[in-house]
Amino acid sequence: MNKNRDVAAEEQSGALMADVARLAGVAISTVSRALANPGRVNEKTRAKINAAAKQLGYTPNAMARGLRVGKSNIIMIILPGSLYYGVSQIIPQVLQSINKSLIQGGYNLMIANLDRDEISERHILDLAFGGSVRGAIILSSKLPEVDGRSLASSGLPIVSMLLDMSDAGLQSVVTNDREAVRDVTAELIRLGHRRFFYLAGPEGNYHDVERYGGVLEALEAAGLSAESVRRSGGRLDYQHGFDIGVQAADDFAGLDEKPTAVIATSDDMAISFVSCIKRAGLSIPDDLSVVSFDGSPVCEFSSPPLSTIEQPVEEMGRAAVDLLLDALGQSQNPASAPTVIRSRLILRESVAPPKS
Amino acid sequence: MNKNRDVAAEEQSGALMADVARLAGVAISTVSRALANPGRVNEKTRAKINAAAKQLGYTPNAMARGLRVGKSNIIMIILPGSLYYGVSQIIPQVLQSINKSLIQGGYNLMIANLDRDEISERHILDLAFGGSVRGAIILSSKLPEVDGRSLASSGLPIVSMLLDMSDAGLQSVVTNDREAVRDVTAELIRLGHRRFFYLAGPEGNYHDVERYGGVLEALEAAGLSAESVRRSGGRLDYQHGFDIGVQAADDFAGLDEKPTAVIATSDDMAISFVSCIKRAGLSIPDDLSVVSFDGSPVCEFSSPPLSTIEQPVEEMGRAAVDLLLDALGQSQNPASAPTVIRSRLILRESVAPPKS
DNA sequence: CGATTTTTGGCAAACGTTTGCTATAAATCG
DNA sequence: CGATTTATAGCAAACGTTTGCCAAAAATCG
Repeated sequence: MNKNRDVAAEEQSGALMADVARLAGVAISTVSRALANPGRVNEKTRAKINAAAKQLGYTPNAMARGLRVGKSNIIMIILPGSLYYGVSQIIPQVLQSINKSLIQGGYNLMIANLDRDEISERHILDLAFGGSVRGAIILSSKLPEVDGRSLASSGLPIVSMLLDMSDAGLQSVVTNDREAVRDVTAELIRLGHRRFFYLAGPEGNYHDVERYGGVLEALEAAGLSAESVRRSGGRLDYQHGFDIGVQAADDFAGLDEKPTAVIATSDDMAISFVSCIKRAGLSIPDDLSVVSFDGSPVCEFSSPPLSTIEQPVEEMGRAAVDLLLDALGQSQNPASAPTVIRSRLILRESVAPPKS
Repeated sequence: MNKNRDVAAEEQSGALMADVARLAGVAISTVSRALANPGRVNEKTRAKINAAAKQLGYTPNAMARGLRVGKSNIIMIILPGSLYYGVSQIIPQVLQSINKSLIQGGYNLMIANLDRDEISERHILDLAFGGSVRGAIILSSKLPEVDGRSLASSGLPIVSMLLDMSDAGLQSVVTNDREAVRDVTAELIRLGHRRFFYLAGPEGNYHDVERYGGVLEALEAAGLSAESVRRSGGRLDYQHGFDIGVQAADDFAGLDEKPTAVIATSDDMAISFVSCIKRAGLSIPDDLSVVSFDGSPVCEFSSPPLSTIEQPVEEMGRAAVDLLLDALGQSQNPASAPTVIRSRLILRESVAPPKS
């Protein structure tokens, strides 16, 4: 009883491999091999060691292992500045999906946030160059570069998620932004809509280029001119989606020929736009159909329920981790074509044929 | 030029302290001291070393340092299962606030998600017992415990955020759930409301206990009986807020004496409840005032704009990190009274005096 | 200017685990 | 049963950094 008390106290204070070795009556290296390379140790010896390790609650010291092996067991995720937007659950979904997959692969997830300042860039470069992380998943088009150190040249395996960065040499997992928006625009055209209002993200931003490109493709395929669509926005980033939507409602009010359908490139824009438009006396979808992008859960409870393109975040997260773990196992991986996982259009009451 | 090319190539491949020492013409230990204990090294020598380190783009290996010093520079955040809810931005806000503060203190943030399974509990315990992390911020009432290892007995400094876990010996940073709900209930009473409908989180959950307690306190202070409030919910967790709200709308329909004010304990519940109630023909706030908890940004764009109690997440995150860093500098810190940071009521159009 | 005190650089060992290599034991072959 | 092959345990060194200690140089004191 007293003896158990002593052992229990020892358990709680971080037993070393040396302690396991002593208890099992073998060398430290044999313990290491029994745990990491069981085929190299006799079954009887292994049983002794496993019992001792369990009794002591032995937990390997990852820093020691990482130092000796020369490889960390940490992956960093490089996030794009603000982690929170209006209603979007994309970042939490990304984190949850990636974390879960990494743990299954034996890795840990560390947060590296890429603000627009040197401190955050340096933080990321320290992690990369100091050997603290083994790879990265990046959700930003910018690769940190400060004081002659650049992430691109660090040799760290990197996978881009949400943005196609194949041109920059990164393997990428994306959704079919262009195609999804093209298809929903085609659906609006099929319903009879001929004039569109596009709520834009930042000009030149990957997502905006793809999504607006989808609109233009659908117009062309239907024999409509690019003049059929009016743009609002283009200056603010997606994290200011509510503001973009409010400004868009203003812009809409000033249009002579009113569009009958709105294509918002994020749920936030659509939600605030709809709120303002309804206050101005218009009715959705009677006067104006609205569709948006992201697939935030709250769209179902909007007034009226909002049609939206839902991004396959969980699946993309899993695919990004798979790509990264593959890259960790190989020396050099030229970026192949991006892995594309399709978004899904959820049609709800915000979309209807135009009145006239 | 060619010489610069060689040095540049060497820069990109992770220079060691030994390389800096060689270039500066000093011992490795002198480099270590110059960088970490500058007062111990002559200024002239220090300048040579700093120049060499800069030229080589030297980045310290944190695993080596952690192993030698016996202390990691990583803090884990223990999150409560699902990272995403309906409209809540609490988790991303928590992560952003804590990450920023930790980096300023020289620490890195690692994600540890506490699902309801052994895998995630074991993951957390491995991090704690293996020396991989130096401390933890926890957003869950449950402390991991598997195979004779428990987080509570690991000796790891832990700070609880959002939940008061002082009784379990953890320093805690919380908001004034009870008081905030009491005050908003008092405001509804002041407006003339006498019958209330409370949309509850999981029975016995810390937040629900506090928030419902606040309602009861306000009723008592106004001389109203506890019968003045009807509860809906109590079985589902907050991450199922939309479902709770939908069910509550059903429950509401079955009430003989209709309450005139709804106190929802999360924005999600309020949003879905309002959506369903409006479909049933009722009008907000004409027939029913609604107030909720969390302060999600989208409440401003709801129909009508939703009154909500906004949690001070950023400030709580900073306070949690401060408490934790303090705890890291001291050996034993009995939990004092929790740090309480006040929430803020944002009154919008969803609240008005009752009709009769 | 010699004695004493302070500053400074470097050696060597530490941290906890892994792995190449060798010696010995065990298994297999002829 | 001796010769050969295979399996296994253990020694020792490695990983990159830090820090105690000591010797020598520099600074200060009387």
